[in-house]
Amino acid sequence: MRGTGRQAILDAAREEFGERGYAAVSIRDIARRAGVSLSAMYHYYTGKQDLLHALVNGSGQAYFDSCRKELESAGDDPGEQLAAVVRATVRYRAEYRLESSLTLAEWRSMSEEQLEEFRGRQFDGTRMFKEIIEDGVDQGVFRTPHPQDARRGVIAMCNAVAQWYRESGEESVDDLAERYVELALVLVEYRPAARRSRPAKSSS
Amino acid sequence: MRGTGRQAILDAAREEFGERGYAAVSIRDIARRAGVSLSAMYHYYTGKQDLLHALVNGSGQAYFDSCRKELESAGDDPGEQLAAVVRATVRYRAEYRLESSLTLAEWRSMSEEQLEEFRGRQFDGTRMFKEIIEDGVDQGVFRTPHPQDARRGVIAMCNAVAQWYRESGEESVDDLAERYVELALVLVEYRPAARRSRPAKSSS
DNA sequence: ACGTTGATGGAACGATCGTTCAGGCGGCTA
DNA sequence: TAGCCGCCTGAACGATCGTTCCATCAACGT
Repeated sequence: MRGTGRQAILDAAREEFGERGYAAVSIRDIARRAGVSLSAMYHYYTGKQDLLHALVNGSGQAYFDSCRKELESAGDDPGEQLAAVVRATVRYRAEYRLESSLTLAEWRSMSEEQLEEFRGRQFDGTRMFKEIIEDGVDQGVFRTPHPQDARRGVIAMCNAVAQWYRESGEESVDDLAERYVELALVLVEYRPAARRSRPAKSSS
Repeated sequence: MRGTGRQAILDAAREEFGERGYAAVSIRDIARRAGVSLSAMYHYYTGKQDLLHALVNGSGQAYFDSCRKELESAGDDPGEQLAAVVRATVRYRAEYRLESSLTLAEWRSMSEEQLEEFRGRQFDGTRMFKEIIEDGVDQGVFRTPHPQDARRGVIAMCNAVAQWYRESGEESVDDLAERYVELALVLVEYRPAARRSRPAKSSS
């Protein structure tokens, strides 16, 4: 019902796939939820895989755009940069939680080309965190002795938001994101750059 | 082939379900991988759901046993206790990674009763972390201002191990677990109780 | 009035799904 | 030798899957 044609079908697919998983959902379920017939679906989309592709890719680009925007307003400090990507990631996982849990849990169902595209994006995503954290460690503002595990931890923490967050909650997404920024900075053992008021110790 | 009858089927089911997901796998796939016929499966298990149940519950109890054992050798200090459950969780996620990713990603496919059982275990699991962390905050040894988010972060971090860990790696599970213990203690901002050997500084 | 086009519905296709059924084989007891 | 039983097989069932095909209907340019 909601919306018309193309959009109603995509909405229905997002909810069905997100709630019950790609393989468990039949396209008849989606058509029924969207309030259209089977053939109407095939008029707009070439098949079941196409629906999955449209969902995953439709929101995927939005994430990187959001990251880039947040990073632009961050300075050179790795702490600010990590805060930026954590903020963008948590916001994305909360606001696109159905697409997120779909992408995170059901990449197995993707076709070859879709999977390649997904792997590429995932690689770009982890590389972003990786470079920022390595910069921070090199500059001595991130003191964690385990940069790789800390990176995995931060990413896992942010991704998990999609699993439990419900928009009905009284708290705003922004507050949530800021708390996760704090946690991420604690995890990498962020110590702001040397203050001028004291002589900096030589490193090791 | 590997093993005989019952065990071969369970091994095949673990690998198929773990790699491709419950709904995407047909019981014919499992029978083929196990090297037995369709009917042989139905001789040992009552159906597809029964296989899922056997996998999830077979390893589920092992986790809590492991937690209890680790906790017994931990003292009263919440830091030691958190270290114990993180150690047990990471070990479990690494050693039973197929069962883990199956349980974490495909609880949607469970039957009503299985789901109830699973929810109960999940609740017990998070409560364990919750109580330890709240104890630590009350006693002042965990300084995190966000106990609830820190708890979610620690759990997400540990659970994510199942997604990337491969046993082929040259590093031991024990080393991995100890690093994650360190990270968890950092995340809750663990500050050990005042030492006797030196006069404690007043905070701030 | 006619033809074209986009959107939609209904029926059906072949394939595959989970499950069941009737029986065969080998070893055990009697 | 006969009978039972744990273990296993091949064939088949009805249901549902993703997909295709064809008819219909409204809108619009000519």
